[in-house]
Amino acid sequence: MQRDYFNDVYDVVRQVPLGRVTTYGAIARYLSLRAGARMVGWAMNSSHGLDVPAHRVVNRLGVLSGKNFFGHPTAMQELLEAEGITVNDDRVVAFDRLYWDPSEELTV
DNA sequence: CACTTGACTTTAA
DNA sequence: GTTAAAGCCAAGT
Repeated sequence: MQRDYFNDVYDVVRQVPLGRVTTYGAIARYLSLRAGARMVGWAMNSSHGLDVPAHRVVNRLGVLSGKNFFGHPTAMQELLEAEGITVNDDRVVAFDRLYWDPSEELTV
């Protein structure tokens, strides 16, 4: 079995509570990915068609870095707003409040 | 087969 | 405080 950490990433993202968001670095750190956060984003690129709420994953600044990859630039924002998350200027409002850390909620 | 790019993050100047 | 460079690994060209 190859390092299917893509699958691990998907699993973690799926466990993100509705109305919450997480960061690539948090996932990467939770999975101990030495690759860093980039591979998480790359994994998301392959998550198209899966039940992976990639719209809940943003960069550490709370910016919708991947909105451009959702087919439509506003799709990601629409999805977040549909979950009760306020998005302004492509950034998650109160990101610190909505930030969800897997290592905190999933327990170490 | 080698180089470039990439949905990132952190440290340094 | 803002801007620049380095670091990580994989996939595409």
